Amino acid sequence: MTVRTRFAPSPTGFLHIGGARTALFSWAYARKHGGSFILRIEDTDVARSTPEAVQAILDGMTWLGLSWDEGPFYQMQRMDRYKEVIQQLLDSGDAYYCYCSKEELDALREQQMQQGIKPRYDGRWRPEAGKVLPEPPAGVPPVVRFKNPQTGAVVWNDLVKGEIRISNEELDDLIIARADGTPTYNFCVVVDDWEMGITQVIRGDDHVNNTPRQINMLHALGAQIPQYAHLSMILGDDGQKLSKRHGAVSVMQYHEDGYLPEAVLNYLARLGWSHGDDEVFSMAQFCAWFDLDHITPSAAQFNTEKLNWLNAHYIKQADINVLAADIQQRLVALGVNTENGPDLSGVIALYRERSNTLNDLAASIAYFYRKPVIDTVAAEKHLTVDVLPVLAGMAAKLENTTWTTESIHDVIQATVTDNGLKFPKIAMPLRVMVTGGAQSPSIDAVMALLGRDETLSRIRESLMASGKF
RNA sequence: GUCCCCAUCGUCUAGAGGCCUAGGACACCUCCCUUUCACGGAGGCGACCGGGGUUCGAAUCCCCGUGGGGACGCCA
Repeated sequence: MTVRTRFAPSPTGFLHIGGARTALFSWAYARKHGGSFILRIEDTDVARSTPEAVQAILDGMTWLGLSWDEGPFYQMQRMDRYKEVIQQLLDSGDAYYCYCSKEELDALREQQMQQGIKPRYDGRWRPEAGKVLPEPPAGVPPVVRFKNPQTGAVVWNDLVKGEIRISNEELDDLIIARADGTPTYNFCVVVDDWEMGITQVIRGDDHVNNTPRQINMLHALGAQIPQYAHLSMILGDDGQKLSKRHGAVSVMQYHEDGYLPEAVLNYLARLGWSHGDDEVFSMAQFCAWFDLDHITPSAAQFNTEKLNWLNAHYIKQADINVLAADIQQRLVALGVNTENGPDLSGVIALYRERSNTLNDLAASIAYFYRKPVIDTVAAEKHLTVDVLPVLAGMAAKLENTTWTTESIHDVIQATVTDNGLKFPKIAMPLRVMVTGGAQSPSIDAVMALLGRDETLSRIRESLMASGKF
């Protein structure tokens, strides 16, 4: 049978890291087996779903490159079909009307909690052979409940957690249509997974408890039962659960923060799944390797430092032109104009091995395009009165030097030798004057890229500011 | 409370009864490289939740604890 997987987010917020991993695994499984990956938007909660959230999810998927083969399907556009199936269940006796008010239900739930038993619907409107149902109250629009089996158990072999068995006695008759006639989540999922021919349902393990209900409904509809794979959750960096108000961030935030999609993808792939000792691999490799057998059943804690390491790796590997285009935009965002400065690709080549994120990279090269703010601590340490005259002399020599890394290096070396100094004694003050700080790539290479005029202008400005010249 | 799930270095993980003196990666520490900081290279520190079984042999299988998490909506 052809593999068909789906990602089915509800558009009540952005695509966060947990959702992204679920989508990634679902996508990879379909790719691995030459199947189809379907995107379905579960927007039946009209009150909380927004078009902005739909767009945010689409944006996140697109940025990560998780392309879908079918969809996006919107459940709100399938209302007619859901209502048909509800009617079908009503007709077959697998569903029934329930006239309980929310207040009644709340009271029941509270009472059961107090008694220490699992809160569930007591079946007061459930039709039973020989049972006399109450008279439907006038003017109360009923909900529709699914008539769940009361005996036996639902058992399935979860592809990540193994066999799970839940007794039907634990389940109650869930509402499949609200009083206003709109179908609820558990029901729509069933109809869609069935009619879209989903073969493997890969989703978060907060759905484990919904699975037996869904299987029972699938049975009532005579549908084939898909396989289920329940992924454990991802915890925040601090080990705490991710939630709207704590730690959950949009995948697009990673984009903004300067992470490459390759890095995020590679990181997510290794969070809860493994292929021996392999750590760094492409998505093509991942799709070829991916399987459900090597997914960890336990929750995983997000680790930004490891993501940083991977991101640094992918920055080193990235196509320089792609990098330049991206960095260009980030510099603009920093208010830096690159038009009159050195070639961006050359500067990036010098800095790509020293940055964890694209934002770090952009920020650290800004001084090539605008005067740096001189770090006072570094200046105090390195711009000492004894070397300033030496630097002034060297600046004059630089005036007529061929402007290449090698020639510049030779001039610095000559200055060092002539004055009986150590190389850093000259390189460090130069670094502070030219870059503003005490850390940079080889100072000769930096100067070569910066250009003679700008370099000398910065050196002279520093000398003047020292008040000695 | 009831049901369900989970448990290897700080973190992500390898591990399918002997290959385990428990491997790799991130982080951390040391050294090397060096023109500073990084990068890179070489080392180091560091874990099988506890207790019972089963077995010649258990990180691995079973049971019980303990600890964590999830679910119990006219949310998804």
